[in-house]
Amino acid sequence: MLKGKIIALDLETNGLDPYHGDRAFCMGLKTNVGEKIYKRVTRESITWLKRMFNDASKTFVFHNAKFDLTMLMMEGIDPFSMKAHFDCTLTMSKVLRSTAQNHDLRTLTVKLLKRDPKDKDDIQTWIKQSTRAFNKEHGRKPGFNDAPEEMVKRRVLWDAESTLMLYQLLKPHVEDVCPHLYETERMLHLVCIDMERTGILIDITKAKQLRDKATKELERLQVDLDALVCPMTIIKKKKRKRKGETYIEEIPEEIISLNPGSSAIHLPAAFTKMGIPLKYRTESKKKSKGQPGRTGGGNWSFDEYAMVRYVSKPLAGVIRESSEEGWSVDKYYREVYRVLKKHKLHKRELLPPLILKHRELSKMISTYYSHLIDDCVDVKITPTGREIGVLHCKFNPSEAMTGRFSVSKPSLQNWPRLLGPRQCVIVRKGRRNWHSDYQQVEMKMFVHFARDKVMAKAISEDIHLTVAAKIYELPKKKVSSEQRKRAKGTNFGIIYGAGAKKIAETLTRKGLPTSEFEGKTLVAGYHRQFPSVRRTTQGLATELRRDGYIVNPFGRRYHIPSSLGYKSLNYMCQGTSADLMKAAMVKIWLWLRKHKLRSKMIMTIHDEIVLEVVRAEEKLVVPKMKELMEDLRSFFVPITVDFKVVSKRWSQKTNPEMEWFKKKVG
DNA sequence: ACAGTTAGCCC
DNA sequence: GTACGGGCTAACTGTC
Repeated sequence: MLKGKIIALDLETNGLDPYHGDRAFCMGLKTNVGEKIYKRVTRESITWLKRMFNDASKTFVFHNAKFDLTMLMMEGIDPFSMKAHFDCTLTMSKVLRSTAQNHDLRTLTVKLLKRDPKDKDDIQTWIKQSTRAFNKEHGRKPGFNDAPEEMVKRRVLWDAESTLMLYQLLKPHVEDVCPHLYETERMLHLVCIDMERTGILIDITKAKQLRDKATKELERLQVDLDALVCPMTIIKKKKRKRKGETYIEEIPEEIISLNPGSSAIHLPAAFTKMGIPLKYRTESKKKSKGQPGRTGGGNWSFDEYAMVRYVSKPLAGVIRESSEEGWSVDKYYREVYRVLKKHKLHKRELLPPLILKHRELSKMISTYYSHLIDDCVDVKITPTGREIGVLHCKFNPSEAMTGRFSVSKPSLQNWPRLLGPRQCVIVRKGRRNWHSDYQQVEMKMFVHFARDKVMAKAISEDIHLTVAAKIYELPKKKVSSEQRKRAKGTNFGIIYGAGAKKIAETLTRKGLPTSEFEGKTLVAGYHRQFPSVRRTTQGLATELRRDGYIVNPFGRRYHIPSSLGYKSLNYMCQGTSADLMKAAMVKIWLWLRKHKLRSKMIMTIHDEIVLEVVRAEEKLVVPKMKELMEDLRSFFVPITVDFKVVSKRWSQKTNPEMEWFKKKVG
């Protein structure tokens, strides 16, 4: 046994995905009394670790506890019943400075500890240098466990030592600044390990059916497109060098099949050939991760908004309606051809709608169906002959700068609400999935910060209608649906820090033409009616100028460069609702464990928590879920949740109609 | 192999 | 005088 009470532990693994076979192969430990141990992962070393994990006087420190604990779980160590305490330096760094771009061990160590990263980097250098030779000999790329052991040992010990040093540096700050927030984030490691382990049940047979159907439809689209534009000449550009001078050579090429995904080469050629003059260009985009500045832009644009402007009105209507209502491909096809015929449109008008549908279908296949089919594990055949499997997504509790969750490999949070993929998520036997979402939670946070009484009253009714009535100075009954939509756009625009111009532009893009002047009118009316909003924004700006950061009610700090001060309000609204939900997740998870219930938390989508509840536990779990989520009395407006229930497929989410639910939850 | 760009889905 | 927020993934494209 190690003598030190504080033990930094790092693992080296042969990959990052424990649910597809990646495993730890060695460990490095460094303690507060100077012990420094390197071990291979073996039965003996795991038993040795297990003993210390059961010692309540010890603290294990990780950099990303979720990862290392998951890997250890795969070796037979139960992270949920360990007696030792654990801490996580990654989490510490994130709660102290959510908005930093990078919290990885190397960056923090170099920046905060000024430590030479050579021992960490050597292994990557080795991999880069030996990839070719290794691949030739073994037929695969080298991983960390193929590197010389001396090198691996130096790296894992460097990691453990750095982790311990970061712990000693950051722990006092965390205790000082936001101990409760840190505790929530710390517990969230266990919640996520558990959610990832549980996974989502997938109907693979269904996914295959939907994929095959989409593939057939894709082929039909391809035939139509090729008949329309091919053969066609495209121009490929290649940089050439001659006599020290570089020049661009344009090589014409005859193609017989259009690639609708090639927006730089094929699409401009196709439009030109069909006699549609190119008109619209892409806008430059903001850089990601809160970086100032813009990037890209200026190329020919073929997104949906451009496409609806390339076709005549009736056809544009078909495109819009289809994407708003989630039409089937058959219906879309029928309508496109019907409208074309009815209005005697030129056949060139087929090009944009066919490309759009092609894009949608190939996205469905490659982003959604193929993962559902390929990434599932524990695949089984049900008695009825269906293939089902489990999908273990990765939950990242603090990947986003604001404190929001993200999900990856694959992401569960961006599945289309109207189209196929959600049909493939099914419920385990004897259970139902209860989705409970915070109603209008970001709006509520906004009202909380603004402390606006009119909005507070309206938030439990129809906030967008109320705001529309105020802006347009009309009785609610006289507000048109377009006015309400514009008010809604303004509400979100204000929270996102938009100006009048951008609000008008966004509304227009969404199919609700709005002039810049009207945008200005909207925003002016908004501030006239709700002066509290400007006060709130200015208050945050003052705080930011004074401290260099702003801090949300849970103690999370946002360091925002003054040039990006307009983001303050959004970070506060988004981040506070994220922290609210995280606190609820931990409370629910702990409660389920304390009462040894079999119901499981399986996912979260920003303002929504999903539990897979055993039927016999429903009357106990569902009301408690509501109670724990709504137990937040310190806000200016009541925080409430709404339930939906799923008994078979995620796509069939309904309002709960059970008597006990109406009586107990209401 | 890698980075930049576009596109499209979610809250 | 100013500005829509936060994510993930895939495909294409040109450069190293």
